[in-house]
Amino acid sequence: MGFAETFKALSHPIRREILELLKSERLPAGDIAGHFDVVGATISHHLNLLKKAGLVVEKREKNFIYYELSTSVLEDIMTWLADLKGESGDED
Amino acid sequence: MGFAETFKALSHPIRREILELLKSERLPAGDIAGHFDVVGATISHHLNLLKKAGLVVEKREKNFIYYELSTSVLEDIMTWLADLKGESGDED
DNA sequence: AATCTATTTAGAAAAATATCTAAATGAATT
DNA sequence: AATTCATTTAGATATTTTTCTAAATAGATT
Repeated sequence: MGFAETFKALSHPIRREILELLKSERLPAGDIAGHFDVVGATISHHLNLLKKAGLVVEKREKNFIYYELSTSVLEDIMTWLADLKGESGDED
Repeated sequence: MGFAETFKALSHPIRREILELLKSERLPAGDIAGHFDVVGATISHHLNLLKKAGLVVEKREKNFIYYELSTSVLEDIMTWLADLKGESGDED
């Protein structure tokens, strides 16, 4: 995966909003799509990018594909960010 | 500025590397450019995006333009990320 | 004031991304 | 087994991004 993919995934407003939707509960693709004013195929594409970035995982159940937030990658980038911040300039 | 700009800025490897260079010390554009295998104008463009994202600030001194890391935006996105992570699923 | 040095700006070309419509997949139901 | 439902895949177009070369700016030095 790698940071480029992750940050790129996080750079799109729809994708960030998808992650926020998934913060409290997993949702099927259709429900996610329902929140946005773009066609389902577009959301599918965004979900795919989030999946490739490791930010969501999908679980197929009966006729639905549920998406849920995956937080391990978030921790990785938070570590990177903390390190960047931590060692800059003087500490107070 | 906004998260889209920030995450987009962080999504490019050269830009992340620039930030890492600036972690310990401010540097003039030329020094930064010297670290990469692309033409100076390209680095100038990357620096401009970092500046627009609020991730660096420039200080003009004599003939040089020094760039230095600016961490407040990093804190903003870390807060956003922590919130996303924090409220997902069950806590342990 | 002419030149040099550091850097940016402008403009162009190539590559990547976002979105759409239409068609395809695949599981569930009739 | 045909149909429906949820979703993805394919292909096309428009927009954005990355990079380059060449020219412009602006401060420092001669």
